[in-house]
Amino acid sequence: MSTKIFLSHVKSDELSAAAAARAASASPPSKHNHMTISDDDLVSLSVKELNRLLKGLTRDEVSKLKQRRRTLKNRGYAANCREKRISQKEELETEKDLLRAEVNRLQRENDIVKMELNSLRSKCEALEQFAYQNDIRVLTQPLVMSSMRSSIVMKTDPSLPTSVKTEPMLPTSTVS
Amino acid sequence: MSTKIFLSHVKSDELSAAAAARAASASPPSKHNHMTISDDDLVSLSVKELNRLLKGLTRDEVSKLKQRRRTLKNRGYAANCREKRISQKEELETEKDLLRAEVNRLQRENDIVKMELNSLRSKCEALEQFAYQNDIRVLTQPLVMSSMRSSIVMKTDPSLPTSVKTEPMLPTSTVS
DNA sequence: GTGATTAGTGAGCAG
DNA sequence: CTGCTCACTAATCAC
Repeated sequence: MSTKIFLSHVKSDELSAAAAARAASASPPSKHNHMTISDDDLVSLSVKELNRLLKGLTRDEVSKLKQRRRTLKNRGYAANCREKRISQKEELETEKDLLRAEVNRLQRENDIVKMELNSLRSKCEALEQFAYQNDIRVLTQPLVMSSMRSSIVMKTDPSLPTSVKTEPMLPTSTVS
Repeated sequence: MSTKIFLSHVKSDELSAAAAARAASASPPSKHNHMTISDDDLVSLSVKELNRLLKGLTRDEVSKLKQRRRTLKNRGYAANCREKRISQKEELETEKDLLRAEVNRLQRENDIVKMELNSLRSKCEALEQFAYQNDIRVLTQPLVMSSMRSSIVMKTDPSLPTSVKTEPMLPTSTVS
């Protein structure tokens, strides 16, 4: 039974109606504050301030004005709700992007470390192969933690090659 | 200027009005199909089927019925829209969870591989240290790709220890 | 009473 | 015309 039309882009019908009525009756605006409150004022005023302005008004007028205030408030709440909804969605997408970037970063890091591991494995195997082919017997203790350094125990005849110290000893390698 | 009230839980006002009128006039329902279409039928019928039922109706009645159809359709569209919105949100959250799980998986894998790398590094250093302390000079070729195996080149006097082949050669190590 | 949320509504756009 | 989305509204709920 509502005679109120949907107010898309029609910010204040009652305000316009009141303004028209005021213009028609030619009465000064100061006689009554009768419906001359703008939407912005109506929503921003506190209840006490509003009541002060509503002293000499009909019960029905007050009720209508309160309802208009409520409607205007609701309009703002709905806008808030919509804004919150889209910001939450954007937040989700941002978090998703960050996680995706983190996945890529870890993936790359993983690939690099695995390559290093393979290289080092090859190097280690080569050293062991060299030792095997030359009957050098080496025993490394079990490696438990990465921080624990393995030690080497000579198990073979101590009379090993101890001569020709001519070149830098360590293998040339791209790893480490 | 719309006299239509908001139809929350009042599924069909015109239908009810038509039914009331039909009961009051005591005319058989077969005389006119006058507004006896249910909401469900009205939305589901195709335009052609609907037009067939609208043959003997006033221009205004047809217009009203079409508008009611449009409104009912809109109601469904709005429901769709909301459902779609929440399903999209759920989809985002699911994707986020999957990515988070992937991050954790990669993190763990990374830690493991790094530990392996450190262990192997220690082992390798120990082997090199052993070689250095015993004046065994070994040269491994640069390692470029993980699939490329390093080869070993003897750079020292070939007269190396080639005796005492008594025990298994390879070092005992937890790292493969 | 205030604020948030939901379903229904018309406006308005795209296909 | 169909379907979708937006802003607005009333209803409803929680505090």
